[in-house]
Amino acid sequence: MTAHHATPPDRVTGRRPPPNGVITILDVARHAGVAPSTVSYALSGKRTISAATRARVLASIRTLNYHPHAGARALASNRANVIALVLPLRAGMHVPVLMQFAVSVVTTAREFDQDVLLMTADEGADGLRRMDASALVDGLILMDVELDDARIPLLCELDRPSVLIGFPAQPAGLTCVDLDFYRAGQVCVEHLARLGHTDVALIGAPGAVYDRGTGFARRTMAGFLDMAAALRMSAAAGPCEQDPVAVGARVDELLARHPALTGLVVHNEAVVDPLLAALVAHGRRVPEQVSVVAICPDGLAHRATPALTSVLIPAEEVGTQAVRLLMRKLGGQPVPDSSLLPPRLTVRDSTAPPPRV
Amino acid sequence: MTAHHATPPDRVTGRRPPPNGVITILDVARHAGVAPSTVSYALSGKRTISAATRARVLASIRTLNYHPHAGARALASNRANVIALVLPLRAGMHVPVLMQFAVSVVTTAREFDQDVLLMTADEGADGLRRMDASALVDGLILMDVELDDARIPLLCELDRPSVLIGFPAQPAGLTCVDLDFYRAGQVCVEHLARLGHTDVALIGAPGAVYDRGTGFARRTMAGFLDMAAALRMSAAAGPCEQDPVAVGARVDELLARHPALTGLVVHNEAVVDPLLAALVAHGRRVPEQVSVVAICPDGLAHRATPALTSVLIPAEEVGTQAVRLLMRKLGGQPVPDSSLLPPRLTVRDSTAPPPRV
DNA sequence: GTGAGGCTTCGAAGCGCTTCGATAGCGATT
DNA sequence: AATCGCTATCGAAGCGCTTCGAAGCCTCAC
Repeated sequence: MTAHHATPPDRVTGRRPPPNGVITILDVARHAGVAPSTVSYALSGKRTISAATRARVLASIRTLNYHPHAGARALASNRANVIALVLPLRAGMHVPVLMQFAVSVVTTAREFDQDVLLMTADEGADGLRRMDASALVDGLILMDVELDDARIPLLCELDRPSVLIGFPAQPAGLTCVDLDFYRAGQVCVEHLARLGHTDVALIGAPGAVYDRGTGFARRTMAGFLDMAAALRMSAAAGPCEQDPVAVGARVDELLARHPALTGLVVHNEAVVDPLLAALVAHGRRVPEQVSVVAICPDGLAHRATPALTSVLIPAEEVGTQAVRLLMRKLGGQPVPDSSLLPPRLTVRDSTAPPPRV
Repeated sequence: MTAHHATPPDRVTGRRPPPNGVITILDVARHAGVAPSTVSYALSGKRTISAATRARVLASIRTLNYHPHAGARALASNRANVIALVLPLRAGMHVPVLMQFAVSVVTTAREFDQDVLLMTADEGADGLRRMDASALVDGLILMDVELDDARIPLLCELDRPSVLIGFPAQPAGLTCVDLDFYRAGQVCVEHLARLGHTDVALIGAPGAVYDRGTGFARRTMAGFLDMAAALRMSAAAGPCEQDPVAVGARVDELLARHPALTGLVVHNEAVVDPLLAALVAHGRRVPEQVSVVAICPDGLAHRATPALTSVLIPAEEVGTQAVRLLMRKLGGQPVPDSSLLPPRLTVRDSTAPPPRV
């Protein structure tokens, strides 16, 4: 089916209007009256081309609506201009946040003229190896990294650079980006402490998330507990399942065991609304009797009743940063091993000083 | 940087163990003692190769861990083995459902040996044109299609086949897949009617979704209203915003205006839990006093209290189907214009006969 | 015994692009 | 006037793969 002998260019007019369907760099070169290599250099900037020529070439490109053939480019240059986004879909992850990462990655990648290939993790190691060997992608971004992630040793074998969103237990030698969840846990406690609370609890992600060693969940809890201890507060922390009934039970238990509890930190998007409902059901008003701080996207915190004081997950920034780092690596530039984004707490209507006893 | 004169193969041993890093079809050919074209045919099956030779070739491929260079393949064969998934991210869409589509598309695509390129819609028409011209992808799957989608005319200009998830107003000449939402609306009403309900209401998607003419929202409403009319039921239908307060208000209004209301259909994932909460707040028990049918993912319906009778959105099937259709089109086989998947209603604990007056 | 016809396999061309070395032009320098 | 050193451009090779035509080798029938 390949046009082995494509219709030769019309030697009379010097060009063929819509040749055979595909406009090649040769068409552009002819149209602009230069050599193909000149077009290439005008486009890539890897050699200097006079302003006049460049302009002429670009004009021809526009008139002909030329787009370089991705495969040919990849073959000749050893660069596919595509990056892989590896997205494991595990239980308990808040999908909208993952999607925010993904969108941010795609958008930023486009700014670097890269496209994004979506991989789910079920292909596993073979998938990664295939990406590597087939030269389909230049680099990888892995999301939702676990503390002891099975993909990591493999990643090191590959020739392609990669960036992780999330932190494994041993981040040495890897490039990782994420919100500083440890600090986020601390910040929430600090905020409550500053308001005068002394008895606080963390309502965490579903148990499965901790069990499989997801870094962000554990780190938040550690930050929470460490800061509470440092400030000599009474603190409880534990996972919480997603369904409203479980949330209700957890609240029951918490209030029963800690009668003096006045501050709550929630790190579980799916549980935010049910939690507020459960507090109402127990007759605890927010923030008059219980203060609530959430770690969740702004939209959720904003929409809740009352609007929640929260630390947001800077999904957009994380995605952008991941792509930037990957591009630097691809360019052979040095990058920091880890980029922990500082948490920012926004005060809204769900936190206040604890009630006077 | 290209190895213009790669180290020549060792003429003594006849091969070079890990040549320069990349294993090519030539390495495989040498290892198996055949011509490169034979390897190619053994792999593609486009010409018959004797079983013995094929086995030898496949063995060499495995030992050398050979993966064809995607770019080279695309260049030579005019097929990239990549499909684009175009994902607009509009307000009011339920992200988890979109993600289910996406995952299903990726998984199914892999079964056809295709990879998936993720595009967001903000690139718009230029993005589509670029995909087309650069030959980066062989075909497109567009999600979340509007009734009067701006991308459609453009799509027709492209050389690449495409499949839509969702139905535009004029699906003629296009290949579309979706749940039959019109029928879904009908089925919900039928179920309520069969239980004896005569006064029902639909709680729909956020207003923005209707305003921009999203097919599935409107079709559900039409099916709902048409069937209710056919069965001579009293019916109300309207959009509903996402925040709990708006949901409460909507319930207030509905109950005030329709005192005899006993059946509710919800077609808005984000609103399911708040709606149930609002009904509880109004002292209406489900299903004793009000029956509720949801159109939403099974997980959500299942987790709710009480578990909701629901029509699920067969995201996985839709994604799979979309890929299958696209592959058929790529293979030049005929495909049906539209594939409407029939809704299936699962009865759970949220519907019962209406209370006796 | 020899030509026809089937299977297999080989060799070479070409896909569209990038890149390297070479060349042409031209003012500045000896 | 011949040379140097630029800069701007050209030409050709080659990236790894697919595909087409051709060739080798059998078997079988006449």
